[in-house]
Amino acid sequence: MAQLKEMFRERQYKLTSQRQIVLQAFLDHQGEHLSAEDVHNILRDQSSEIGLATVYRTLELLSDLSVLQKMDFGDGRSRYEINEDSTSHHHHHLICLSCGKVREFEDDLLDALESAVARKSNFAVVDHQLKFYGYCQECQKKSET
Amino acid sequence: MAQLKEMFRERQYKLTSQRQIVLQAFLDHQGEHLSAEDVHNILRDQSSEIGLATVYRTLELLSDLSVLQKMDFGDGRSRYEINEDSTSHHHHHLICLSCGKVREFEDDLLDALESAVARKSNFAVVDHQLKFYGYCQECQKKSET
DNA sequence: TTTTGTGCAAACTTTTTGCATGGTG
DNA sequence: CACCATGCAAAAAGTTTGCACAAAA
Repeated sequence: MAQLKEMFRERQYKLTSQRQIVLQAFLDHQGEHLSAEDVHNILRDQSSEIGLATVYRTLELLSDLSVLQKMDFGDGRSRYEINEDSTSHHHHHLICLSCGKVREFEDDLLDALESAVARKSNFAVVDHQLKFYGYCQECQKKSET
Repeated sequence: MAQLKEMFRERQYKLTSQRQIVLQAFLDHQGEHLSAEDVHNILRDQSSEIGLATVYRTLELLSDLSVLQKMDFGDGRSRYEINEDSTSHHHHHLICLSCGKVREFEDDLLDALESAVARKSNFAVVDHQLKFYGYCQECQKKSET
C-alpha cells in the first residue's frame, strides 16, 4: 500500500480514497480472483460503496501499473488478482470443468520455457499465464458414484 | 469433416449445412483464432450467410464436442480455434502487449508439468492453456527508435 | 412425421463513455 | 486554483433466449 502511494506520486496519479479501498479489497481477499462486481459488492457490504464505473476504471489503472493482473476463467467476466512481484513467486490456475472452482498451483518451472520462447521467436516475454482444465477431487468423487 | 459426420450421427445431432460451413470456415483459416463475428463475416463474404445466433450456438456445440477450443486473449470477445487432437501437438500463444497480435509457439514440454499437477493436487488434468505476454519483434523495433 | 435446428428480434450482461460535479495536489 | 477523478445514467458491445418457421432423420 505504501508502494502504491509512491508509485502514484511518481506518475502524477491522484491517490483517491476510492483507489485505496479497491486495492485494500484485494489485500483483504488474497487468492480470490475478484470480478468488478465482486469488488463493488465487497465495498458496499463494508459501507464504503463507490460507483461501479469507478471500480472498472480503477481495475484498469491498477492492471496497467501491474499491481493487478487481469484474467479470464471463461465465466463471462474479467477477474483480477494481486500481481505479487512478477519475477519470483509464480502460480498457475486449476479450473474445474464441472463445478467451475479455481484453485492455485505453486510453481516456477516455466522460466526455462520463457527464455526458450524468447530465443526461438524473438518475442520479448514479460509475463505468462497458465491454466489447467480438468476435474477437482470433489467432482471426481461425485462422478464415481 | 468426415469425423464430424460420424461424431454427429453417434450423438444424434443433426448435420445441418450451417454446422458444416462453420467448421469449414475454421478449416479454411487455420491458426487464426476466429471470433463469432469473424466467422459470421467470413460466411457473409462467401455468400453463405447464416444467423449470428446460429454461429454462437454452433461454436458452443463444437466446443462441447472438443472440436474447437474456446480461448480469450483479453480483447473482449471469445475466440476459437480447431482443437487438433488434444494429446499430441500442443502449441501456446504469444500475445503482443503493444499491437495485440497473437502468434503461435510450438511446444509440448508441458506434459511433465501436467502430471506433476495431477500428482501433487489430485486434480485430473484434461487440458491446459498457456499464454505469454510480451512484445513482438516489430513492436520492439518501433520502440527502439 | 417427429424432432431438432435456424432466423429474427428482443433481452440480458458486462463494460465503456459523456458530462456535470467534487476532491486532490 | 487547475486539473484529474468520480458518479450517474445512457450507450455500446458481446452473448443468450423465446418463438414461429424450416429442415434433417
